[in-house]
Amino acid sequence: MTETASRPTLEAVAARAGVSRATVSRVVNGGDGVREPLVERVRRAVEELGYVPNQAARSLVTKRHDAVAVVIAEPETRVFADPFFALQLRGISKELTSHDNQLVLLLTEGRDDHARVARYLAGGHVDGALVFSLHLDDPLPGLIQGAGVPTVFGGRPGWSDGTRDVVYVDSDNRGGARAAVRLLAGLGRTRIAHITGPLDQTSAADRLDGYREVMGVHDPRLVVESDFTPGGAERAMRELLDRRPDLDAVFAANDLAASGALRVLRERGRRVPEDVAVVGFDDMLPVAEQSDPPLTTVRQDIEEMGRIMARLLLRRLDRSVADEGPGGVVLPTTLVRRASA
Amino acid sequence: MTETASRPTLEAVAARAGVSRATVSRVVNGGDGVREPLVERVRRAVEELGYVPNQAARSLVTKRHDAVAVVIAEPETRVFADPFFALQLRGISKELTSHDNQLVLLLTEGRDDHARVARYLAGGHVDGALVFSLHLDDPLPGLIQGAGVPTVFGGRPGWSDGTRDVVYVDSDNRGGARAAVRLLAGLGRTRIAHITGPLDQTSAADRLDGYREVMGVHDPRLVVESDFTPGGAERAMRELLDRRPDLDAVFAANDLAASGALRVLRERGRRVPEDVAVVGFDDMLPVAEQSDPPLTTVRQDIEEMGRIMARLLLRRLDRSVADEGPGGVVLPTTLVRRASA
DNA sequence: CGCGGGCCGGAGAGCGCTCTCACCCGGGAC
DNA sequence: GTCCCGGGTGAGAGCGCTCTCCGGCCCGCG
Repeated sequence: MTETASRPTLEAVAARAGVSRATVSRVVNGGDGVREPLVERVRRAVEELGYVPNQAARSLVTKRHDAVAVVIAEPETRVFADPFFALQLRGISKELTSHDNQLVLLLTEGRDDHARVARYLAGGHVDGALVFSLHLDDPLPGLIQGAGVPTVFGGRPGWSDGTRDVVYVDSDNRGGARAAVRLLAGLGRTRIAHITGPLDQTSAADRLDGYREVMGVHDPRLVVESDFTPGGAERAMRELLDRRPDLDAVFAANDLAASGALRVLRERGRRVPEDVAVVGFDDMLPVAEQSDPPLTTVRQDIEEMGRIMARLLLRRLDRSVADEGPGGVVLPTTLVRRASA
Repeated sequence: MTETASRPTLEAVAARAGVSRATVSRVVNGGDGVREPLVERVRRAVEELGYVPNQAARSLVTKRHDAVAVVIAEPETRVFADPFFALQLRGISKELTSHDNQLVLLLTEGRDDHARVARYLAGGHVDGALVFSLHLDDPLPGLIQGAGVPTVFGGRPGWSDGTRDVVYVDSDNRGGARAAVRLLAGLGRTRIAHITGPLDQTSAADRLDGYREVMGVHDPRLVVESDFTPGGAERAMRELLDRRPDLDAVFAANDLAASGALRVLRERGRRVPEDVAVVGFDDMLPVAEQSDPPLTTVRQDIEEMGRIMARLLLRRLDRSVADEGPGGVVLPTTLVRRASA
């Protein structure tokens, strides 16, 4: 018996179970329409031989890959400084895994990679794509749409021509910002400053919008554009204090920025929250809980966001027809009260 | 001309170029042994039709997938709190991309997933695997070895039965720790404490070993086991101060822990570095640079580590025979002087 | 008791590619 | 001029699987 070391094929299982390839295939793929005793016999043969279907052969005929690409455009190193993508990935991974799909990770580093990614997606190696592209001017989403692969975006894509037939999942950035500013206003604060994120990202722009909606007409000196980093926020905070030394609250566009603001406030001798109340955004635990004082912030469930993106995509892939069409899913945020406001 | 929407095949290209499938195949795969004019004609046909090879069909015959799995065992949420894996992934991704390999990400969540991962790898869907498993008792590495897939480990696997035929890439944790402690000793500090990481991880254990090698015989009260988190380090630091109020230096097993220690030292009125000098490990920039005072620390190039892992694996996959056998690659660390020591 | 229908299982044709092998043709040696 | 050699090219056989038919068997009904 010259068993080769190579993996057993359907044929081998069929021979061992004394049935045809077709029957084994049926059993392996759910076993519908095969009588119980045969199912049992095939199952045992599969077990004994340690048979694992050859995905390549299967894909060749089904044109399905049970694989989804996750594209993370990473123009700046920053995106990796916070665990944002890690959490999304986790959510995505869980959802894909539970539906027996593989996750193919595509990290892009500047324009050169765009063509590569587009070609890969157009090449039909995966059934769909989950795309993170945070910047207004990013050509990647367009390229990907062109590739004709079912796609779900993470975060609202910032296209000037409106959200064309696009499916996306986003946090309720605007609503969260409104809640944050309302809290501060409710505490009697009237000179509420805002340290924004990079405004070419829709999340930052939406948070600013939320701030403005609650503030109504306000001193433009209360708003400084920053970049989601502690360092940037420190500079922004200093500028705010110079412009309006009487400010009594700060809404920072994310927790990292809030931590930078906190540092400057401490350095300038302002007490938090007595003199200046501070609210962040994200509820990034290591930052928000460990900061001094612990941060009041707007929580968004990032892992859940990833999970929902994956679920949405899988659903689109499943039903061959009758898509419920484009549209966005906006996930609610919740305000978490701690000591800073 | 009823062009279907489906993607063009080799056959179609061959027809258009007026050659056989075999010739097109040759051209697509490098074009050796095909005369120039024909190469040109085929190239043009490929271009015009937008032909992209079907990877499934190719894999079916070559038994190669040009895909590598990255397995990240994630028993704790902690691993995602720091950008460690993100950086490794980036390095890996760059290296794989430049060799036209895909990255299949497998995140595991507890024991249940182990079998799934093992089955996937054994299923021959990928050519090799890059595995991160940090814990001493983790059965995953064993399972993966059993799957018979070429594998490179990230970090020295902690097996009691010695490092059997295993290829791994690791930082010089022990050497880095030695350098850190020597620096402190060189500053005249004699009561140098150590806040360890979780000692079931080889990196933490190796750092402790390095500390011990330089310290020689020392007060065991100077060492407290912790968990790589700021919170854990705060508790550890308090305990150290209670045990040995006269300590004059702290070597923390990573930067996150150092930042926790710093906070407690400040709270207890110790000046850094005057009263207590502090050294961290990792040189995780947002933490190390932003901390107050900026952290003196041991740098390890995590992205490079990922790149080297990938390179090692690809090299093993390439040469069919004549592996240079098992063994570890240990990457050097460098001491970065800032203000805290 | 005979016939029709339904269900189960098998045969076989590909999916798109690679790779071996055989063939063809031109050029050099005899 | 014939033979041989070798580089280029084409023909064709699969790789391992799915899926459509099709045939056979059994059951129910007339």
